[in-house]
Amino acid sequence: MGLSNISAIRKKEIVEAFYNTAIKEGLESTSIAKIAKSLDIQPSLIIHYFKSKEELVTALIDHCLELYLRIFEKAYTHRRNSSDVLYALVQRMFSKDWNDLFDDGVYYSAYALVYREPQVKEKFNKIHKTLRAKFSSLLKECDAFGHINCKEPDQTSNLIFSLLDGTYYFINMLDTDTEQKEHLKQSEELAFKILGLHKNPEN
Amino acid sequence: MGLSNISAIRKKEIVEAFYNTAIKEGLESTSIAKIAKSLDIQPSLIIHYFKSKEELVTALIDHCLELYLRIFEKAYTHRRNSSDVLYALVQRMFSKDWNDLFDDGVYYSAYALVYREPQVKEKFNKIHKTLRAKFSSLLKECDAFGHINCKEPDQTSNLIFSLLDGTYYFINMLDTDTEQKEHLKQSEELAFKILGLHKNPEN
DNA sequence: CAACTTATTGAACGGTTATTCAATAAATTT
DNA sequence: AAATTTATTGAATAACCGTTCAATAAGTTG
Repeated sequence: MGLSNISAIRKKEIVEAFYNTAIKEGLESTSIAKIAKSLDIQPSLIIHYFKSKEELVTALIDHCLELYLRIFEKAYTHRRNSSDVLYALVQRMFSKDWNDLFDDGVYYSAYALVYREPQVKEKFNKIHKTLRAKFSSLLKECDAFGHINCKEPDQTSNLIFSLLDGTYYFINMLDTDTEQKEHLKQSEELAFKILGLHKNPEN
Repeated sequence: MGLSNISAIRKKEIVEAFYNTAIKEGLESTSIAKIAKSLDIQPSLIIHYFKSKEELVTALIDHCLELYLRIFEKAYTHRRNSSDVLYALVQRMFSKDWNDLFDDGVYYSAYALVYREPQVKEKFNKIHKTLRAKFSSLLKECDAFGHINCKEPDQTSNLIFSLLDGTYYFINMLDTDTEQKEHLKQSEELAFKILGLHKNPEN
């Protein structure tokens, strides 16, 4: 394998240190020096692996979005049939611990870059379209099996995701767990209603 | 009035310069020196009005949120009856030019602070609850007049707003106007459906 | 006009930023 | 074992950061 392996490991190490520091101190105020200190290495070593800060930030965004993607993909659980998958998925997406799987602070700082950096915009675009397309496929399958009635799966997918994103956007401003859960419950109900699914767990 | 007037004007001037520079260069990379330069004054003068950068950022967030609030309040137009107000409002909220009234780049950078700074969280919380409460009142009024059937106006208000916020979150990743408008149209349709309003303009 | 308060300037401060570079240590290849 | 490539260090750079302070200009009040 050679050193290219060590190189890859170090790179990942650095990006993860960046991510963890950014969670605590904020994305924009995390400097190369701070990342280096947290790894007990010299700042110049970071520059050796990432030619510039910009490149490092790009790597962080990729890391963030991959985490984001994986969380969704893990939620597509194995079940007897597609409607059970859909049911469990929606239930999970609108659950409180779903929110805790991910640090939204860093994520939204990255998202803000969408408005200034076309490449970041492209990355976010791609990930979100991927997620929505996958969900749409599931809806299509459920419809084909007659489990739900959904003739416009792309549109429905988009609506569910918009509802989801908007709900998390809001509940993170709320103080209490109770309040957050209440809002999630209302949104989940609407989601089930849109899909024409009854909320009586059968798993 | 005295100089307190000039002081207030200068302060506003500085915050607006901050905002405009942040739109172009990003919130976090807008320094006091840059703001000063854009106003053709000395950095120390800014410190004279705002004791620290932190105080300045707080003022910017207040400015941002006030703009945000005002955009909504302007959309509550005078109409013959409350259902016309509601109809026009929803139509406006989900329109393309609604999105252009506001710079979301700076806004989302500020929003990201919600996750680290309790005071910022509190500010966002307050504004959003205010908006949702006002919309809820309108729903209640419409229901009272029998224009719509809405027995849980608070919940309905929250759902419409979540749908709205989530929709804008997503469409700002999209490249074309056509795409954006299509998504807005779908979300608007769902909003009208939730409210039990028919989409046949009568204004 | 004199006394006083505020507005504004401009220089200076120590600290941090990203980045460069030469030197050395370690690992890999020949 | 020698040669070469890569990893890592540590010092140095210039630019910028927020902030302080004394000096001066301008405006307000007595």
